[in-house]
Amino acid sequence: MAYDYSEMEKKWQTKWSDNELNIANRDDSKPKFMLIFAYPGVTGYLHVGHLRGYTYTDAIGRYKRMTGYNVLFPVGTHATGNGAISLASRVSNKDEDLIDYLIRNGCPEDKLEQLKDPMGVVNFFNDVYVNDYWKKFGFLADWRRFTCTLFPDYGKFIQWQFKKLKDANLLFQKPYFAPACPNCGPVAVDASETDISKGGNAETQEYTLLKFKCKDKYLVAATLRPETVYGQVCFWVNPEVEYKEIKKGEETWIVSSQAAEKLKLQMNNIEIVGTILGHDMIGWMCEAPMIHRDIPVFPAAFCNPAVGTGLVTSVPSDAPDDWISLEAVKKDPKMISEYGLSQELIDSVVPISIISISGYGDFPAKDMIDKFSIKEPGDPKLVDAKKQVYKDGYHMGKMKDTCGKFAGMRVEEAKDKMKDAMIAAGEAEVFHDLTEEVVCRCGQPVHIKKIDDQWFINYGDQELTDKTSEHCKTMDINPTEYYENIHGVLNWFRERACVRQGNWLGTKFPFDNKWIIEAISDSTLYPLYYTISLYANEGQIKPDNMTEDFFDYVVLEKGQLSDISEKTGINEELLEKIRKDVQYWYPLDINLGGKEHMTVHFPVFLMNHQAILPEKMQPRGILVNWYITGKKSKISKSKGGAQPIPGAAQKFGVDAMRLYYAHVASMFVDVEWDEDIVMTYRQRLDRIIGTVEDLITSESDIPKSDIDDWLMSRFNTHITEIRTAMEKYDLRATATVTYYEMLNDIRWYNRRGGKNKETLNNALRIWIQCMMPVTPHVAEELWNKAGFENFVSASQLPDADVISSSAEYGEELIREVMADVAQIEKVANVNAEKIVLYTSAAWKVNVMKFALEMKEENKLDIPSLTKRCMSDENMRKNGKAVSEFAKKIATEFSRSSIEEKRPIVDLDETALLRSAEEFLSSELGTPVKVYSADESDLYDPQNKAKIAIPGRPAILLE
RNA sequence: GCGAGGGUAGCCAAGCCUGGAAAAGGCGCAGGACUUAGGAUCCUGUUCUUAGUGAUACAGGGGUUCGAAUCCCCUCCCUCGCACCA
Repeated sequence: MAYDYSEMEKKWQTKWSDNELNIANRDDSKPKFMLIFAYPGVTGYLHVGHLRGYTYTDAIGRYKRMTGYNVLFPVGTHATGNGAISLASRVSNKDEDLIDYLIRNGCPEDKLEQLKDPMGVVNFFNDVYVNDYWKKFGFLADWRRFTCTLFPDYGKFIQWQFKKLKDANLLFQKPYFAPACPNCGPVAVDASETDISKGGNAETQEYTLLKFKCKDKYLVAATLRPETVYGQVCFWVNPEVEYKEIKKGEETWIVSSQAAEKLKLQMNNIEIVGTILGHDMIGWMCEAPMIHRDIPVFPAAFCNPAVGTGLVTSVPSDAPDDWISLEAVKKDPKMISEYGLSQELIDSVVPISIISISGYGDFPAKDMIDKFSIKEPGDPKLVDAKKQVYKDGYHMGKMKDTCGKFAGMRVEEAKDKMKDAMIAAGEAEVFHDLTEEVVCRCGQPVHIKKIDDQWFINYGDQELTDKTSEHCKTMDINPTEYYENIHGVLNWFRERACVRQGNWLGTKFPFDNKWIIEAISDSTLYPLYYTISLYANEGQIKPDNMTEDFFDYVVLEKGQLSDISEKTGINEELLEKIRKDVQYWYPLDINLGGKEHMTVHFPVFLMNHQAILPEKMQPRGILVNWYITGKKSKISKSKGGAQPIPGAAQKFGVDAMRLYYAHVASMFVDVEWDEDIVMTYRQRLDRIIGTVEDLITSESDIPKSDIDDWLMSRFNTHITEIRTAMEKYDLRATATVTYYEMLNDIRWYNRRGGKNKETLNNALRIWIQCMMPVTPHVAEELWNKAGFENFVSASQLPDADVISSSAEYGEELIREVMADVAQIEKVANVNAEKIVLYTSAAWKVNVMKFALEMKEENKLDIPSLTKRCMSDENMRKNGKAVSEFAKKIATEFSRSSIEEKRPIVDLDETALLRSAEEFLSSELGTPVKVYSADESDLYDPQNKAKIAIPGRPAILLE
């Protein structure tokens, strides 16, 4: 049967909302539970993968409601940055790809006009996220509290946060190197090319400037690999290029003219004083830094004056360009004829092996030249060859014995050490450059400019790190691997630039308006703001009211009420209300986020809380969820590889998707998105709905019997299982119990002829409640159909009632008997016309009883049990059989728990199986007769009765 | 390389922290039932062997233990992160 899920969803979402189930208000009579998912960046349409974590959050929130908590689940969005600006500008420019993407995801054409404005973009997607995703997925979030990082009131909160950071001495300034246009100032270099017209993929690289003394001047080379200086054998100059001589303090440097311009931006007192042709420098000898050897200057055409300084030190062992150029130079007759160099000098230049990399020989550069079959300088394949050698060298390389005191170090470590050593010795300086040409929108070239007064947050602060680390030990952080690992992450975290300039949306830095707080720094303390945003959204407080005093009072409880009221213009009553709200809801119980947050968001979230808020407001839990990945890793939001979320919801039904997320795998593994799998969850829901509907409409009602006890016991066991699983937020285990085990139990109950109205009603009630967190719409629909009161979403899950292990065990036994019969029929290939079951002789039960008693006293072993049995006169008659059996039981019982074995002993197997004779006969399609082995006149032609043991009736097929 | 996670049946995936029964559940596959307005449903089976038994598995190797998928060591393979990007 096909159900109209989307109608069901709409119906209940409306009713929940009409009845304000999602609203969370302070209620001092109830314990609170506050949870969020890390809000998403407003960067376009989301995909089905994102809903995984969001769904967990809602499901956990719903479970918490059902177990007595007053739950606050607020949502918001993060729009700081230039994403919206860029999207708007692309819409304005009628970027076809983008417009196509928008339309395909359901953007109405008449909205495109709105999207030409950045804030229009933000508002548009805020609306999409809330209304098309979260509400449609049935989330019970308190929408009144929705906030976005670009809302003015949010900005006031962030400014307050930064004031507190400053008070805590965690803000400081130091120089920083940023891309800038000479006309427009700092610009954002990113792939969307918002500020720039060319070079969006450029990255900032740190070069080390190496100074080669040459009489009274310095040749200055820029290198990315200062660790290779021990391999320097010559120096490259492009003979065709005209270089500049610049005055840098007392020194005279030679660099390309482009480099001279860039250096002016990054260093003080740079002045161009002259020019010199590359050709004229060939044959010079210069002193290489660190190794202090004189090396010759050779010509090389690959020296690009636009890259670095246009001068290059040559390390042929590890630089493919150098290797191939050196080979070329050695064969070039012009070296002697034109430059007048001696053959001896040329021959003396040989590569020095300096770095060992596993998988490479002495000269990694040579290996790559061969691998890429590069024959001459200028081969375009050199770019890749270089990349490969650099990467492998950096990550896997070790310095060889030729590298002086750096021998044996990993390259990663040696790199900084050697750079620092040369800087300290005055032989090197740092220089920043972009990896490719970047041009500003205004047409000017963009270069790296030194910013002297960049602000940082000092996450490296040891005291803060230690405090945070210590607090983490008390937190509920899942998975446990992350709980253990977070200390390392916190330690690794250093200072971080927290403001930027240029074309960015965000909150102004409170201490200097020219700065805008950057995107990570303004989203660390924000969960706290959800306790306040309500009042701003409702207009009860205005951004102007939200001063430092205001937040100090409501959050930190600083100041006198009357005084603060006067200063902020907020009446005392409201101030108190807000303060109490904040104190009631905070701390945050769960912050749930994708695994990408483990190294950035979560640490700063924790550290900001620690830096600003008192101990009682520190977060209590972090939950990390892994991803839904694309089949060929292509469900990224920008590529449009995935189906839009509303389409998927329509196709599968929201609850089927929620169940899929909850059950397909643990939270802590990546899952490949597979529509067929989602469909199987839809079918499972169909089946459950069908089953429940049948039960509801069924007219029959027969008196209770053992099977009713069994069903109630099972369901109470399941309640316990679910409560235990949810302690760890294990939705998967919860879903297995609810959607598989409980359904199976209902089926078995039916099969066993159970039809008692009251039992079924009780069971249904529990079952539907268990469904509520994961599949709320279906649960609500069934709850309603079953005639239960109010909403299941507002109901309370009962505590587990009576659990009868003997009732549960009895049914297990019946199932085992059926399985055994089937097994024998199959193996023996017989079609029985008559089945006889023999239950164990009573003395065997007694042996087990003894064993159990002895186990309880912790005295169980083979000799004692045997002795104990032999002290019983009746048993002694059976001497040999008893001792053998006792031996077996002693071993078996010592390996299992008392709880496991007790039902075997307690159960009256004969009575149970007799009562099931009719059932077994009909199920097996063969008449079944039950005897006890102790009966005197039993039918036992094959002498089977004696092999029966408790828990394992003997079986005869005829 | 450093850091983290992982390698369980045809596939996905529990179990591993807290060692104690071929190993949940799902998918797929096979047989049967019921039906063919369905991406159906129900039952049974799905390592080998076998009157319900027994044997053997948890990347590979070694160790601890009465007993290991689970704890320890080594090796191989896979995935992710390595920063200013949210």
